[in-house]
Amino acid sequence: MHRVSKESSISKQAIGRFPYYLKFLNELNRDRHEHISAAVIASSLQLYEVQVRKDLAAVSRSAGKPRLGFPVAELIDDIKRALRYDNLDQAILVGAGHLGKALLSYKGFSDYGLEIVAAFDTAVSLQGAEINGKKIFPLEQLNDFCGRLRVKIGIITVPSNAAAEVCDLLIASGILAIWNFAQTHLNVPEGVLVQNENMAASLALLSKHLAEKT
Amino acid sequence: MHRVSKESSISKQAIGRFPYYLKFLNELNRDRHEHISAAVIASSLQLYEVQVRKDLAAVSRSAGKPRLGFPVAELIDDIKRALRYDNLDQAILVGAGHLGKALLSYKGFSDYGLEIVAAFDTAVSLQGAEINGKKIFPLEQLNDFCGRLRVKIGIITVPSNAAAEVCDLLIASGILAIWNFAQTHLNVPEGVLVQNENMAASLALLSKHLAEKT
DNA sequence: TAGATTGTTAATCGATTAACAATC
DNA sequence: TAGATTGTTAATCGATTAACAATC
Repeated sequence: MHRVSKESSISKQAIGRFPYYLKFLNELNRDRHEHISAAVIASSLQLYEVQVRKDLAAVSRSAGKPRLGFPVAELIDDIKRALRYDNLDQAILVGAGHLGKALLSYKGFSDYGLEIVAAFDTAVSLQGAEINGKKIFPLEQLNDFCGRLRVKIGIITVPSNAAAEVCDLLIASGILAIWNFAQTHLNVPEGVLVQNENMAASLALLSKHLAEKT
Repeated sequence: MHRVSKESSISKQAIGRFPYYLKFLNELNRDRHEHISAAVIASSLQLYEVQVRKDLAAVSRSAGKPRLGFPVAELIDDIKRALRYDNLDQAILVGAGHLGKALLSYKGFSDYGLEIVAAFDTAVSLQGAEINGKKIFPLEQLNDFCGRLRVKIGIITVPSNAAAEVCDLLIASGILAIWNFAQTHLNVPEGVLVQNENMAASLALLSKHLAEKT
């Protein structure tokens, strides 16, 4: 039952499930539970046992023990490592509107390995202001800032008609991963990842469900 | 080439792509383009031609014409109908913190068929306030409010430790579809849809990409 | 007509689920 | 030991991609 965990073999879908595992395990840990079985996790999160077993097998370094299950604390570490929550990545945010401000204000990102270090906006009225300790700079300073601090993650929270332009600017500034909240397809060179937060799709799914129910 | 569009045959993945099609088509429409081919859409959005053809075939009522492609205006209508953007659903939001306020302030949801009609929060300091014309009520009034207005969509933007409780309250109030921004698995009865906005997963994917690049 | 473009059927791929063997 | 629980191999399912026939 010895295995080398092949982290790159974790599917995208599975990565979406791990944050839920982690939250559940953290609660167990707080309550001083020492071991947990895949069956219990599965029934709590309404998943199939096999899926949980497979997911856990993909990240856990020491295999689970028959009759006992997995040691909770160790599993937490393994998941955090797999999701890279243990190393903090710096990010900059472009567009300090309502959503941008909300993200700047959110204190929880450090738990997920993200630290927003600064924001950029074209609106003069916002420049120089600070939100949650993060300063807002003119957009012109983005390139220089990212270059000096070697920031590799950019968050786009500008109106969708400005997103493409901002994207180009981020690429030119050496950004390698973009978290895009604008409802626009972004064209990026190979090697750059765009992660779209596609809220329009979520809304369509909600609305569709409702239409079928009533 | 006659077909009845079977809307329920649209895959979840495809639903995620339609908002991007729609945005692109709206731009064409503004520029007075009358027809468009799947090939052009595909190359603009970096997708495969076949996929676009299949997606469009799933929603478009009148088939596209060889040599010409699809009529832009008609396609826009078909997509809007498929995504139910044409009928406005009412929603209430629970948790008027930073993110909740940002969503309340966003003017664009009506384009996606959603109207947030009110917000609820336990914080007395927020109650009675108005954001973007939407009033914030005490949480105790949620049940009555949803019952009277027959609201069927609930948005959860409370801290994750409060999410489960809020979810139960929403269910008890007759909510049938939940848009969940908290990083918590929600247990709901059959027939109720939970659409999770899983930002932790997005962050993990960004971070993972970065780790592999450097 | 020739060719661009469509829609569809079949093949492939990735992820989930089922069946089962291994083990503390 | 018996049985709970694990990890893995095979079957299924859903979505994408390839190949191709239909048509304006």
